Amino acid sequence: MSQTVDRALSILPLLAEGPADLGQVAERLDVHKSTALRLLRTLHEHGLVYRQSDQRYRLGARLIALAQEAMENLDIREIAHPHLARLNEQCGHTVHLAVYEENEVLYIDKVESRYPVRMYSRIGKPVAITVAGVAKLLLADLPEGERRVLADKLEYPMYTARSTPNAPAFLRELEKVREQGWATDLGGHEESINCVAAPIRGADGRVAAAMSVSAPNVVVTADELLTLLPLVRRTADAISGEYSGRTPATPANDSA
Amino acid sequence: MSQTVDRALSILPLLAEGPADLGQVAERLDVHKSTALRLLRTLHEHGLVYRQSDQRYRLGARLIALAQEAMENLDIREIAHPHLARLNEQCGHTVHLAVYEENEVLYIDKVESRYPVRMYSRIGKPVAITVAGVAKLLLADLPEGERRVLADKLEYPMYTARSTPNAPAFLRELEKVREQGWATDLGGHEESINCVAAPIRGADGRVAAAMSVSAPNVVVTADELLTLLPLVRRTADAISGEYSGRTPATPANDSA
DNA sequence: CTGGAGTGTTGCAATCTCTGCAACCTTCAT
DNA sequence: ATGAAGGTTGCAGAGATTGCAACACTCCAG
Repeated sequence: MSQTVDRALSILPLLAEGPADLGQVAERLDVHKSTALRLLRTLHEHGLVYRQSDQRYRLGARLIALAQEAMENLDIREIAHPHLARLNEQCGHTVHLAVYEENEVLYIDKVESRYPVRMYSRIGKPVAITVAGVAKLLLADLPEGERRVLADKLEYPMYTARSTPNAPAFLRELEKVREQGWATDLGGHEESINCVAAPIRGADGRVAAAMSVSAPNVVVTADELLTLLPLVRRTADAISGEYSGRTPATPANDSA
Repeated sequence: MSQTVDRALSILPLLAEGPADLGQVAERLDVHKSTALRLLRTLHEHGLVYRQSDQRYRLGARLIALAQEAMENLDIREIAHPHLARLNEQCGHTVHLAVYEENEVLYIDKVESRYPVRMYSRIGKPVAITVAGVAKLLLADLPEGERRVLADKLEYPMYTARSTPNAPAFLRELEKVREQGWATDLGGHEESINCVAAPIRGADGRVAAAMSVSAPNVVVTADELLTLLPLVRRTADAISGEYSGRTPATPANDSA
């Protein structure tokens, strides 16, 4: 909508791939070098890009600091964290919190497993949207139309043999998840990792976030993990209650 | 340098303080509402701002994802991490990695203490620049002129009675740190927390990053913590060697 | 139900900013 | 020394951006 800003912002994902010099930036933006220079300068003044010693540009520190503040402002994260930590204490496994935003699902909090075998994931990292339990829950709650459009736009990488293969299968899965009110990912992302997920709802009843407990097969079987479902759902409901303002913000109670 | 982009980018720190509506943004930018709207729209298209259900704008998820990628591209972080983890295994305390960039010092990695008492800090958070051991090391390596200018510009909050009080004291401290090649923070940021820090140097001999081990008084006294200095320095040197390309990237060796 | 205040949104013309060019500078390698 | 490669600057024209004013929408009170 604003050409100049549009171009400037396009530089950011470009640099996210790795450092680049002026010429490369200009070429990929398809603008004159001098134009790219001035855009980079402006980004630089705001600390969003940094010029390293070899004169190449990369993303700057302020970007990281901004993202930091952005996360701290997501109040659902603050509310949820103590609950997630308590759940982790009870079951010992990795606990994740994720939100949906503009065609992406993002982990916004994580409590590490207490077992030595941990799974790879990182706060801020986009989630494997077609297979993760939290992603299914968040997408299942979208309005029908939006859900279909999104499902069509997605790609369906076959991480494993049990990954969701295509849009129709995904939509069926979402329908199921929608009805049962919880979701799983049994080896759909990594062969040996399973997870159980439950939705967190806001005051309007819409799914505002989703949480999950994940563990590798070597620690607990899928069946054993499923026995945690009630606990996970109770935790999610407790967060929902607090987030929607129904429960006073006092922690440690999960009844009405 | 570019007015439009400048204005657009100014919105980000503004939203970092908390969600704001169109009117508030326009007012703080000192532009017409329609202008602010179009800038916000452009930011929105790039996912840097998000419009929440109450129509107010806040920072968006893509910002978090970008920052994530930015950090992963800092190769010093990748190189250092296994060393930091090993150090943490050996001593059990919190280990930090920080870099300097444009008048700021930022934590870019952290390995949590294994003791129950942990300190508050977060990756991506700017460091208390006038007191932290890592900050002293990074600033001490700046060219004399730059160092003085920066020291003058800084503020010197008295977090505790032992915080660095003013620019002259800070410059003296930097001089000392520069000569001895390591630094400490003994209760300068939080009364009960001490840390020992060592520099990581690149191929050109300049300080490229700094690392530290921190622990609260209740776990180890300052004197005990200081006994870790040789270990911390050895770790830092090992990272330096690998980062500057002297040591082959094989981990687990810290001799020549 | 109606009126009005508060916000967000769009079309338009004037203007001011941004763009691309070309020349210049710096650095590095031959 | 000489040339090449990349970075930087001044300038005039082109075109994007701006602020305005009018319009849409929601919410609330009467």
